[in-house]
Amino acid sequence: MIWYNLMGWIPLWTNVNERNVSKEFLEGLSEVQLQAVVNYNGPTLVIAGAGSGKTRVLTYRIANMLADGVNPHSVLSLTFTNKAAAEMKERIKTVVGEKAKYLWMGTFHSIFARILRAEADKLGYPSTFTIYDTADSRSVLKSIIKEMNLDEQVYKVNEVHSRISLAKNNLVTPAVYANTSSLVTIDAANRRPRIADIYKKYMQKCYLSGAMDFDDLLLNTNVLFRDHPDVLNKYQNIFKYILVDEYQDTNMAQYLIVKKLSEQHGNLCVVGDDAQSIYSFRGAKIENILNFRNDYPNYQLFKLEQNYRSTQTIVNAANSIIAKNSKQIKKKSFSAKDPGERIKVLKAYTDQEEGFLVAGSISDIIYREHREYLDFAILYRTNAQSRIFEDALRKKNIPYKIYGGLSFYQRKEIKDMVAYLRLIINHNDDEAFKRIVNYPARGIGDTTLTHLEQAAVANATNLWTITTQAPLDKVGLKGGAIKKMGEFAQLIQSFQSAIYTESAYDFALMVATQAGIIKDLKEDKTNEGVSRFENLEQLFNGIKEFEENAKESGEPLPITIDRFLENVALLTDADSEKPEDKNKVSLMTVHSAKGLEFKHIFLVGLEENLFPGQMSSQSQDDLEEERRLFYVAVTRAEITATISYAQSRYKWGNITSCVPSRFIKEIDSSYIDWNEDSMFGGSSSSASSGGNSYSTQHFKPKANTISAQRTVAPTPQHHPVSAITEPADMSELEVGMEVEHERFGFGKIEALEGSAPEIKATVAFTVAGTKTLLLKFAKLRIVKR
DNA sequence: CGGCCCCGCGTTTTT
DNA sequence: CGCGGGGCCG
Repeated sequence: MIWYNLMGWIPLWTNVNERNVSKEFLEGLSEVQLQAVVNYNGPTLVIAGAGSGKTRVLTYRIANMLADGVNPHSVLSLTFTNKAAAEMKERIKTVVGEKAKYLWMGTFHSIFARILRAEADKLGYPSTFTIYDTADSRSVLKSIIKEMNLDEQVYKVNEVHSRISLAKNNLVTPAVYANTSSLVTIDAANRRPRIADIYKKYMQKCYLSGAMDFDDLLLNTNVLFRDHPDVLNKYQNIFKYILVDEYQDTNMAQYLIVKKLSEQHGNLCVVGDDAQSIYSFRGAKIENILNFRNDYPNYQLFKLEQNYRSTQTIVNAANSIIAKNSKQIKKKSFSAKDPGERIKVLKAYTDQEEGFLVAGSISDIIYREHREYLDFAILYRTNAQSRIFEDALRKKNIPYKIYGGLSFYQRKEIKDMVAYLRLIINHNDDEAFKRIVNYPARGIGDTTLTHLEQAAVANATNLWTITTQAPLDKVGLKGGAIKKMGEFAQLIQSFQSAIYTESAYDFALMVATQAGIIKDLKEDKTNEGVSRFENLEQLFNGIKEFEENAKESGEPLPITIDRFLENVALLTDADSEKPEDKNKVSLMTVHSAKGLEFKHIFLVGLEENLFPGQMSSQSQDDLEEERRLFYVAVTRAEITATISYAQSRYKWGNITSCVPSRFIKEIDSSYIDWNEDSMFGGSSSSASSGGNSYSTQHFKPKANTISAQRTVAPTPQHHPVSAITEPADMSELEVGMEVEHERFGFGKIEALEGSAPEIKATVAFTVAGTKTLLLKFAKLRIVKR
């Protein structure tokens, strides 16, 4: 290992390549950041703790190279999201100017899709191959499982897909799969011995459709480099410098691509944080970063340990969490900021109250600290949790936005339109074919399609070839169906001559019009239909925008539709944030929060079987990943982090009781503030650490949130703790009894259901309204039998 | 062939 | 509880 040269002083003007280039941008970097920026030759590992200025180092490292005269065409920079790539490129541009646009900068998938298109003939693919998204892949698998007459309950599409994806990410071919005992054993144990066969058929079907799925983009790049040394050599020579962001999230296929490409020049720089590896469920190998030292023994190591984002308390608390993990690279993350506030823990009685507390807490901080909505994020483990917080925020008139959920490109109307374009560019694309053959409705039904599919399988070809080349009467179609299929094929073919002569926008508009898509959407006057039409308009705006961007970079005209289509499957709508969404509270999963930061973080649903998730408490490795996820969540916070949990919540329509997450106890208690009920005025001094007394003061009903339509509200009952009658024996309770709840006040039991210990009581409270309570928590005092 | 209803299922997901 | 897919019926 090479120790970097501690010059202590770096001239701001250097004479590399006899060019005087301003390097003022290097000012303001810390010593270790600076060293990681200027030493850009040789294998380099940058361990970048949360908030340590990782992106800054990466962008300045590249900017510095370019300032030294390195050709941008020879720099390959790989990220995991389009957004990260675009942002980085933009930042480099502000430092070194226009030449930044010649950098090879993008996601693994988009960069290698580009290379695969250029080299497609060597793998027997058309350069216009379709990229199948997850939905396409699943649809193909579904038809294969049906075709093989396998039990769809046993061969669940999702699970089969993830097995195949796992195999591809590890470069395991169908033949190898069948001979790999570790894989076969697991499948046998799950009574799914035929996954290897499905896998094989799946690959064939994709190939016959001229399609690659997401995993194929990486797998086939490996195949290309393995089987065509000349091609590998070509790209090895092109890429003199290779940089990889979020290296801890690379899988085997990505790891090997990077390793091979960097063999020639050896200038590989990987940046990452093993503590933030949270995608192993998608095949990411934390070992890639842990073992970098073994792959490149003469590597330089830079550890960015200072956290510039968060308070000391947050950083120290996060460290105390991650210390429980065994697999990690040693580093000590620290903050030089103020100690800051301790991490608050909010204990809620129900999931609804959790939402209520968090929303209340947000408006409280906004008022007290003069913050804006955009300073807040609510982070949860699963998307299903978002609803509660949406409701609570809406009631308080707090604007919010939700990340995740259905992406723009996954909407039906968008997929339909894109499928037309796909089929026109690549006739063999069976998934596109099936999607639109009867959209808009033209009387082609299941029967017809089944005949065609059977013929396609029997002849080892695709639907288009059968439709246009087979005698359709021999395939089993009747006169009417034959005619309709002929018309459909002709429609698709009629666009052929215009593909490369029309601009993308004009072409797409022509297709949408002539195929009857516009008419179909316009006829639907329902709100839903109108919104679908607007979405289609938005797609067209996107196409126009794409065209304008390409024009601006001086590409030859016309900018055609195939160019737009190339990457459409790789797009997510994460990059297109609407301006009106700027100042809003952000709601998202912890996974999607990675890389982001907020002044105030609310980390919710900290309960066993939710966070950590129930599937994760099985194995040590899974638990460690959940812990890293928790670490990622806490380190998003700049100023305060608040944790919340509920003692009962609705799961799939049923109330279930919840146990606080083990992760709360794992935080060093000196960084925790258990005084969970101080926020609405904070007169209370109760609730000692870990105690199970319920907080009451913060639940003062507000006129606009609780419908207090009854008569005079009784003054809230503040019993001294000792005066509370022992919780009534559940068996004593009966419908009609009047009871008192320490928080909700007086009420009458309207119904009892369920069996011990999960008995639920529906109680009509005088003030708080009707609530369904789990008796084991409710501590009801009987007032009148 | 298309629409409607009912049943089953329901971590995380940058690509 | 809320959605999506499959199956059945018109």
